[in-house]
Amino acid sequence: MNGTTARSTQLLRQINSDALLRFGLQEQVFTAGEAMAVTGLTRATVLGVCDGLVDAGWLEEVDDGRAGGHTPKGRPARRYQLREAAGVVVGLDAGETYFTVIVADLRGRELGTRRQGIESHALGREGRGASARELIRLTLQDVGRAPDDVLLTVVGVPAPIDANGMSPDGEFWHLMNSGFASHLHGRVVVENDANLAAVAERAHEPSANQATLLTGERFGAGLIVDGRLLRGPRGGAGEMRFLDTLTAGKFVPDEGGADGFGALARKWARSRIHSYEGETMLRQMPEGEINAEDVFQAAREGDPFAEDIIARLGARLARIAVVLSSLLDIERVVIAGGISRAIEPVLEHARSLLPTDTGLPLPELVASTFGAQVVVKGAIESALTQIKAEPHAFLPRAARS
Amino acid sequence: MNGTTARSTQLLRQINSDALLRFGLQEQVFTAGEAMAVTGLTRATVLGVCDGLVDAGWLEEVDDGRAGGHTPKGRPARRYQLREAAGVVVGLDAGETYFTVIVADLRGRELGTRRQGIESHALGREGRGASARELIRLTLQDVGRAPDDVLLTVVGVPAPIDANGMSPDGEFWHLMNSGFASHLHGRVVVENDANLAAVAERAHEPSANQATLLTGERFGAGLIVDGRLLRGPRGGAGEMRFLDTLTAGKFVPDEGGADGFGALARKWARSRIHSYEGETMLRQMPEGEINAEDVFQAAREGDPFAEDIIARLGARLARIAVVLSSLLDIERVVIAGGISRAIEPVLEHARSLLPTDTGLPLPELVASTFGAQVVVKGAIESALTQIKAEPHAFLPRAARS
DNA sequence: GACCTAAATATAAGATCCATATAAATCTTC
DNA sequence: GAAGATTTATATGGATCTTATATTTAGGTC
Repeated sequence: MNGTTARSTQLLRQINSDALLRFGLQEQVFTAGEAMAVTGLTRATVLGVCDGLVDAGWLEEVDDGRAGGHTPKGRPARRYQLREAAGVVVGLDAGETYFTVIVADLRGRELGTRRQGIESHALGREGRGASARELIRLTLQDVGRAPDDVLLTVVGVPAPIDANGMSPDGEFWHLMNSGFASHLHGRVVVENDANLAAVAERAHEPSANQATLLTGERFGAGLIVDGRLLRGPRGGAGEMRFLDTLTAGKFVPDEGGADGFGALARKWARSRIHSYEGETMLRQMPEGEINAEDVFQAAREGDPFAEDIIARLGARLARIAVVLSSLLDIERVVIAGGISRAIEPVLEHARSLLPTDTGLPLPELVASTFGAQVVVKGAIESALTQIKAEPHAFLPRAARS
Repeated sequence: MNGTTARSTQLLRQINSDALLRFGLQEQVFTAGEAMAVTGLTRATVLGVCDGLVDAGWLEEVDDGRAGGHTPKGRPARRYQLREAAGVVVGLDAGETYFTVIVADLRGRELGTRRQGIESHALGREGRGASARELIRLTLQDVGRAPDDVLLTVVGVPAPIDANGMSPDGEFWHLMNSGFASHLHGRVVVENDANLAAVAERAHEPSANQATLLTGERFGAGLIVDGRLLRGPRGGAGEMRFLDTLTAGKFVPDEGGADGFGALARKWARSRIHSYEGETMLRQMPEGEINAEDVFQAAREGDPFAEDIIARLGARLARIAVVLSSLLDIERVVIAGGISRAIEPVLEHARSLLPTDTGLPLPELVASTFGAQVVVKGAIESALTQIKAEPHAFLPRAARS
């Protein structure tokens, strides 16, 4: 009755049903004939399977007269489409200081979104979980959906996540990975935020080998090699601690592997502005109030102190790109996160530092176009991918009770 | 008739047949009852599928009276086993200076092996291809098999290999990847040698996240993350060029990313022995004749000059291990290749250099136990894995013509 | 030799898909 | 507006494969 364990005689039907539903998930509307071409099945079989999917609540027949009538002659084809009411997916970016929710339909169209500041350290795990539940509840309400409509919720957190959704020991990680599965309604998958950013970038530009660096306040990388997201037994794939270990010998205090470019720009600016001997407009503001945006802005205006920081970030990025390109044959490095809108000068400098004498193609360095929404977008994309991977594992909101 | 394109009605039979054959490939002999437990199918179905596999030439019924009679009561079960004559697999390590062949049966048991020195640069591509064919022919002859018995030949070469078996441009790589598919009989798969070494190590110690460094004369790494071998669009995953780029600033001439530990030990010894001021037994031999073995031997005997080289190798290995552990969450680093038998002192020194303050588990550093045979063993393992992945894509030597 | 047991076989039934034939719905043409 | 053309939907029979049940078979035990 539950469909998860199929008897062997019904296996074939399930395979065909999944294939057809997968087709339906990416098409607006489709006819049996189109499905026949894709699946290689007979018309009778396709229609039978579609019947089943309509009964299950996944599909609905669209009888729009001749609205999409692109068949000039012959009996009009029956046309099917994904049932709008079958369900929605929820993406949640559960960052340290902000939560962002998107509710999307099964084709990935955004239905509603909300964003809220979060005092994680004041709220604690419980508070983060409760806030997430409430924010999702409100967003669902905005778009007139019930919690039961949600087929899958994907949550992005700034912590390593293993295959079971768990993080390694560590106070910060324990706080970030707040046990959302028990707080939220229905099926929940927790994933590392940088990994979700990588999923978003892959959906946007389908390269099978690319790295996405999520680098605002914290730093994380989502690695996609041979079309697959790398994880590691403890979810540690994409950590960048090695950067500092390798520059060992000369001890560089401020370079934290966990710091994103935004944090580094701020820290470097604040700690070096005293020892800097030239002119800089940043000296006009109190040292404790210099932020990354100020540094980027000053650099745009030609301030040499700020430009030096940009150059140092570029050098850091170049080192990362060389390692990824060499070790993993990565073709494309995407800088994502809120900072991505201002990152172009850093990219330019990094490109100039890439070694050209290896004879091998250089990795492409680009800025994400998703801005601060990468992680949520990736969460939605990830949810849809999981549903497409095994549709029968998800039950649509019933059509007939 | 060819079985590659199955009609939908026969798909189920094929799925079950493959599952059963996969079971047969890993068991010595099995009864229908055991297969029922594994596949979940009915006895009638299992016996029907087995009939088909016997007809196809994959299995044979073993009627050994009660040789393995561990069923005291009831009618004795029919027992099946893989048909010895169904076929063999061939593994070829096509290195720069040596070829090694193993012919193995479908359970991975070595039937015969041969090894031969190869003057690659004198022979050229054609010569390498012809030598490979001849060496395989002889080994098959040794064990009384015909070329048609070979279901799959896997060739390991010291060059990056992409998903289509091609290498990037480069004279050396073009020479090494000698177009074996056209020279050898039957189905041929070409793979990077370090990747095959990694496959061998995974079969030996099944960790889903380990790196295998093939490091005698040349250097290459086979990376297994989340249980999968990484490749990259140009087969470049596992290249280690980055090591030198990262130590940039101070220019170190002798550290070539392409050099293995053996080559480095030799080069360092020869180039530094003049400037070394202390005593060293290596000075007793002509500078041009010092080899890696001499350095390792001297270090074992406490020679400080040799010990310093060991320490430098250890430091290099430690850096590699840190990067792999941090960036890919690698749990285990295996040093493989002919040099692995002597590498333990290097491992010891490298372990002492691993940072202990990260709070994360350190990667395990171990020496391979396969010695110079890693690559061939991996080739055999890879061939068996591919056959298990889709048995129906391979046709056994016919039982009845 | 009778009895017990577990496996093999035989038979009928259920599920699925395909091939073919037939009916239906729409457009075109006269 | 009716006939023809065209494409799709539906109905029917057949083939394949799996399952369930009943029956037979091959060994051992007493």
